[in-house]
Amino acid sequence: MQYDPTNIERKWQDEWRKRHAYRVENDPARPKYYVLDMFPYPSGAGLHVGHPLGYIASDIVARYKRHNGFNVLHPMGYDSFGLPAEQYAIQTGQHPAKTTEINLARYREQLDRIGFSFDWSREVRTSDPSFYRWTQWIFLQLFDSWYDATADKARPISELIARFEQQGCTGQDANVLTGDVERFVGGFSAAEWTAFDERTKQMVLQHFRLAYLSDAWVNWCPALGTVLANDEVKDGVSERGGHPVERKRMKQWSLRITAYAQRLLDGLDGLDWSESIKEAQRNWIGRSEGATVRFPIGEDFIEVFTTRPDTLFGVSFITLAPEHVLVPKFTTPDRKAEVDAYVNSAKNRSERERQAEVDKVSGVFTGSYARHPFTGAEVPVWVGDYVLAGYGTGAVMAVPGGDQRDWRFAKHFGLPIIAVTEGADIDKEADERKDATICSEGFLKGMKVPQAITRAIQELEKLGAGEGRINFRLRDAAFGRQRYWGEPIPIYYQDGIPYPLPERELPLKLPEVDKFLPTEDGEPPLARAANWSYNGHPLETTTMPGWAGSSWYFLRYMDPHNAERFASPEAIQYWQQVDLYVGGSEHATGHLLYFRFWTKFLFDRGWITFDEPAKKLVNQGMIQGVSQVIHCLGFSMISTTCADDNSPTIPLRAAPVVLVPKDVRNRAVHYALTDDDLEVLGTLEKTVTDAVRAKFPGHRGRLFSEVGERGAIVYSRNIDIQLVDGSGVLNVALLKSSNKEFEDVMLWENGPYVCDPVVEKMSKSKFNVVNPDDIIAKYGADTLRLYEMFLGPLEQSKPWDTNGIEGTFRFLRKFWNLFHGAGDAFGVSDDAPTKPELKVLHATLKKVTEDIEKMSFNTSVAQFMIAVNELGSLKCNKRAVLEPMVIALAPFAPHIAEELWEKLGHSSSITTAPWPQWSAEHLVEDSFSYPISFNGKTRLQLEFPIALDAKSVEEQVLANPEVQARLEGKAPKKVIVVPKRIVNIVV
RNA sequence: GCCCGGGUGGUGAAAUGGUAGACACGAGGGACUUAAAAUCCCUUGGUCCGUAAGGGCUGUGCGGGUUCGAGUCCCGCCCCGGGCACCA
Repeated sequence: MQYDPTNIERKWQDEWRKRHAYRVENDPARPKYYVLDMFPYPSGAGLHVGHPLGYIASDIVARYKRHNGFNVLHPMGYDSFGLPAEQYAIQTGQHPAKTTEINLARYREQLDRIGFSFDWSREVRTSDPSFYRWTQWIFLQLFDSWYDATADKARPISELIARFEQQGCTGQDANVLTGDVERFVGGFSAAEWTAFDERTKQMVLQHFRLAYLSDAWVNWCPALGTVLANDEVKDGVSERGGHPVERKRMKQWSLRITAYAQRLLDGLDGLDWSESIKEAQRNWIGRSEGATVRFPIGEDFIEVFTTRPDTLFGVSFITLAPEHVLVPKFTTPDRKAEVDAYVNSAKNRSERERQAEVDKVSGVFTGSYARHPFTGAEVPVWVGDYVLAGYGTGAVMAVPGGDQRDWRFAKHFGLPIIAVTEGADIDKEADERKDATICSEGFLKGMKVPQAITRAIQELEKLGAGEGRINFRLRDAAFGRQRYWGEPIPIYYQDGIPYPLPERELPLKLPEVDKFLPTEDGEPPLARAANWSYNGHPLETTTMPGWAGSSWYFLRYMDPHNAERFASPEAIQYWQQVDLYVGGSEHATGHLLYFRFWTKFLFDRGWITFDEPAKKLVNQGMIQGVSQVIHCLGFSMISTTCADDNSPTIPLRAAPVVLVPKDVRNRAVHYALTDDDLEVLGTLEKTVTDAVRAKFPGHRGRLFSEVGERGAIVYSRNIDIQLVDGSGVLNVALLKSSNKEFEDVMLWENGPYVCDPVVEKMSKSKFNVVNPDDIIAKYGADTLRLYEMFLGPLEQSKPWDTNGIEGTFRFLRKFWNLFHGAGDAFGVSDDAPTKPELKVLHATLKKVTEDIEKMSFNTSVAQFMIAVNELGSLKCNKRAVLEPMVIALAPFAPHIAEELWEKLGHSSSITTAPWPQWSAEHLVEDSFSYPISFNGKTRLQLEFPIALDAKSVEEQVLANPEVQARLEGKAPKKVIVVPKRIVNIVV
């Protein structure tokens, strides 16, 4: 009987569905294991072969853990709110819920065909009101919380109010209570607090809430019409779509993730995550230790942050960010015009312009002078855009002798440069060494940098001019999106003050709107909804960002249908953290950070019992596509200069395109066409002209080509990989019929045209997508699963190459054939297995068991291949060998395993079979062939009984005539015996 | 610039400091077949010697070091991938 994956897989997928084979219940009697995949955003393009890579890996672990007696939670769902569905809705007018529904059905169909063991009864969708009701609820908890830096945890806002009522709030408190300290400098007494009106109270509280509304500098993306979080902006353009992003000051919902900066940093140490992800998060959080220093200026002062207080005696000026609130105040009247002009031009520049002009120095003097806290010297105050408003205090003390950026600014404007360290050549550049000795005059002179830092901070604190401080690069996360397709923020406004919607009003469902666009006066789409209000009070019109739902979804899987809570305490208590989380590393500073943040927050407020979401994280690599590129020579124009004025003007595209090999393309681009090239071109030109005339009979013009020194139009284009065979040869006829641009395409030279392969991200727009459905139709899901795992280490990115898949398919067929006799009938023998057969079996069990634990799946697949080849040559069809082999293969190739398991006479599913244990006794060999090295080189191969200890091996080796012949009677200096490895004789 | 990874045949890749290249693809050769497909077998890092059986040398980005022995450990470079970045 032939191995027929199509029927076997259909049969078992139906069977699993009917039996609810992977449904899981909370079962406190059994140990749990939680394997989670990052749920997909269901895009319109469907799955390509790269998507299931991580899901296959996690499915193998889930199935393996089940065989080992664990109660495994292995769910799947959809991150179904997001920008693409909304963009599509804007273009087509279709409701995003509808397109999402269609995409989702397609995803499900594709996923089902791969044979995953997901418990679909626990499916979640972030866009489902029964889910986002709890996302909104968590938002309300954030709104209802403040961060107590003393207790180092979030607490209910009512406790803060109680505290204000009792003791008010002092300037000291401003540092204790993690709030928006910069904007909340003043304190108040208990009596003052009580006397505040409702509005003032609420305004004060905004400075402490973990979800708060404030005027903030945000990343505004005009093309997308929304605000973006920092991790959604890369190189000054939006991560999605690549649209320019500007800085804009807006009233904006934010989450106070900065309160958790230190804990997010510390928590990394205990996690079994890859070093690169942890490092990315550490960079993103960006902790730096230093000090704040206050420079008095009149009655006021300028506060700066520095990591190098040891260089204080080298300060020669102060620079404020253009957006700094004190700039207008410190600008002297005579400088006002110039400063205003500078500040305005700085504001109007986009982020990208600003980043592009990093090496341009610009700035302006305010006219004011501050006083140095140690020396009392006058320090000029400048404005410069190399200082960022959002970091530290938005002001720096400039030490040109110790900081290259200050140095360049000083050089440019001719400001004094003071040497701060010994051995520095300050005429050339600043000395940024952190092991130098301080040489500037003052009490720090002669000290090493670290020592001087400590001393300087002590001195600052003594004078009350500053204090030690830790700063983080991490910013609060912009949480509102001026978009339709997201969770509505459950807030209403009374007298312009935000109030939480009562819990009983949740979910606050997305309203129907006529269009998914902003209103005419620039309000978000929700403002279009009729009656978007609560008890007559207007509701918030922005929605939550894409990462809201994914920040807590792992908890919902534990108890997905609970209508009373996001998950019951029992379910949370049982399932706890995710044991294994699998997903892409591109979420390092986005999702994975918010995921940890929300978990810590829910822990603080007592809703869950752990403060990290996932113990172990594995990042699968990206499977890249191999694009096929053709190189085209386009003719620049058709001359219409001919006698007949009525001749048609033929557009550029009417001239046929000529496909050229890559080297000709390069020659043409670099203007080095040979005489031969030009000759070919001349002939082509004539042919092309004829072709154009044939097409436009009335036309008598001539093709006008410009090539070589005069500039050819040469370009490359990705073409659909379907048009190319396995060795890269283009099917020209198919190309002609598939694309109008190439309907008249001609070749530079006769013979097959070989495309130029380029490895890049797999994407629909690059025509390099490989659909898993096609692979499954040809080879079956089991082959796909095995092949994806065999391709290489899970964490590595690699290009997809369908050519290699034959090998894994052959393996499965050979495996199948072991169970089927010569007449193709199923038949296994009940005879006792032989020693070599048992050795193959146990070696495989050992390797596969160890490899799954290490998530090294490519090597376990290789082991299976070795085993099946060896068992094949041993003609082994023994039940005692094949049955454990089937179980071991089941996590990788569940369909064929299930089928063979049934044929072996089992009535229950293979998932219930206990994992076969290997035992060392079967791996012991009778003898071992030792390589004998002399001085680590020349080798002899000798056979010795394996049971011998090192000493006896040594004796036998030396007694061996061949060895003695090599030694020529001399005694060896040393003999090294590594049992089962090698014998090395040092002569 | 700073911080993480990584560099092994034609390709994807294996290798607790112990016979480098397992396994697979591709390629070459052979068997079966009228033929093709499918299947099976052999060879396959480079190089040299030998009619052959077989053997020698060399080889894991480059240069050093530790060691009886280094792809693996240490030092110094080069290159590739990723993260952060006028972050004070």
